[in-house]
Amino acid sequence: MEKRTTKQRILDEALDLFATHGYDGVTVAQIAHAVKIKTPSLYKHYKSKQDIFDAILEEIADRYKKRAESIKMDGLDAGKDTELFLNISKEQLEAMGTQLFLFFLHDEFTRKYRRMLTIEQFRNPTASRLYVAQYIDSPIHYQSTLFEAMMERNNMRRADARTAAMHFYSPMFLLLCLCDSSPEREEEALDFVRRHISQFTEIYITGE
Amino acid sequence: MEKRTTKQRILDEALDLFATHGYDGVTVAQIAHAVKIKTPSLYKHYKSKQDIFDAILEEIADRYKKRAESIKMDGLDAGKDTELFLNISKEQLEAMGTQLFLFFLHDEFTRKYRRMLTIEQFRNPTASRLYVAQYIDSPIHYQSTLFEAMMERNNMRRADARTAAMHFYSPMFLLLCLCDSSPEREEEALDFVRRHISQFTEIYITGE
DNA sequence: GTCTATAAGAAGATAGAC
DNA sequence: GTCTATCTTCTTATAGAC
Repeated sequence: MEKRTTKQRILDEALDLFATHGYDGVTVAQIAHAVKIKTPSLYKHYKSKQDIFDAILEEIADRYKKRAESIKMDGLDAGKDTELFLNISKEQLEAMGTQLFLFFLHDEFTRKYRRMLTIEQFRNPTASRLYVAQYIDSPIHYQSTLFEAMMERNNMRRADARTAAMHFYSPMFLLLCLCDSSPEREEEALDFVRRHISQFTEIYITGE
Repeated sequence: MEKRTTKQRILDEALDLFATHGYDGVTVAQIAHAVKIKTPSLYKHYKSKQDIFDAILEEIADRYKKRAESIKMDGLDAGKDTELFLNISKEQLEAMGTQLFLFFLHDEFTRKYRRMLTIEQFRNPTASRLYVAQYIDSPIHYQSTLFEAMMERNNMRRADARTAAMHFYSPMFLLLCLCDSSPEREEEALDFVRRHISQFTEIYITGE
C-alpha cells in the first residue's frame, strides 16, 4: 500500500506545477500526467481544477494555523523563546538565524507554497491574505514580542520593538525573494544573512 | 489625433491585465476589448500574444537602462548624491525616503511593472533577471555606494556598507510587497517607513 | 488598420465500459 | 478508481472584404 493516496499525490503534483506556472499556466492534463493517471481520473478525486487549487490553499491555511497554535502552546508570550534569546551568544544567534533561513529556503513545501502564493496573490484574495499573514505579519509580530521582552530586561537597546523586528526580519525576506528568483545566488544570500545578523546584534544587542 | 498610438495602447492595456492575472490568465480578446478594437486587429500591430508580452518586457528593460544611465551621468560616484546626504537633516531624510517610497508605490507604470515581474519571475528568465536587478540588486548597490562614501567621511557609523544598505532598503522592499498585496494598508506601511528611517538614522548616522 | 467569418487546436469536463 | 471516447467551449491566429 502506498503511503500517499492518489488524492494527496494530485495535490502534491499540482502544487509543484502551480508554484512555477501559476493556476492559469497549468492544465489538468499536465497534473494528471505528473500523477501518472489519465485526465478523467482526476475528476473522481476533485470535481474541478479550481477544486484542486482550493484544496491546496486550504492545506496552506491549515499548516499555518497549526504552526501558529503550536507557537502559542509553547508559550512565546510566557517567555520561553525570550529566555532562549537572552542566554544566546552572538555566534549561536547567527547560526540560529542561518538555520531558520535555510529551512524556509530548502523545505520543499514551504518553498513551493511561497512561490504559489507569490504568483497568485494579485488575483486571489485568499492567496493574498495567506501571503501577507505568513511572510510579513506573522514573522514581524513574533520578532516584535521577542524584542519587546528583551528590551524590558535591558538585553537589547531600547527602541521601537516593531521597527527593530522589521530591521531583523526584512533582510531575510528580501534574500528569500532573491533566492526564490535566483536559486544560484544562495551562497551569496547566506553570506548576507550572516553579516546582517552579526551587524544587527552589534547594533541592537546590549550586554553581550 | 491621439497622443498614444494603438500600438502603445495595446501595450498599456495588456500590462494592466498581465499585472493582475499574469500572462496565461489573460486572453488576446480581453486585451482587444480593453483597447476597444476587435481581436484580429491586434495582429496588425503584434504578430502574437507572446510578442505583446515581449514588447512589455523590452519596455521595462529600456526604462531601467535609461534610469541606470542617468544615475551614472548625474555622477553618483562623483559624489553628487553623497553631498546631498551629508548635508541633510534627519527630517529631510525621512521626507525624502517617504517620497521615494510613495513614488514607487503610486507611479502607475512602476507599480504595474513590479506586479507583472513578480508574477512572471518563476517561468520567464528575462522577467526574473529584471525583477532581481530592479528591486534587489540595483537599490542595494546604489545605497552601498552612498553609505561607503558617508562612512569614509565619518558621517556614518563605520560598518559593512552593503549590510547597512540592506538594513536601509529591505524594510522598504518588504513594505512595497505588503502594499502591492494589500493596498488598503498603505497608511500603516507609510508609518512604518517613517519610523524605520528615523530609527535607522539614529543608529547609523553620526554627527547629526 | 479595422472589421466579419472562420479555421485549427487546446482545455475543462462528462459518459460510460471495465 | 481507472480507462477510452467524446462534448463543448474557449483561445490563438488567419483570410479576406472594406
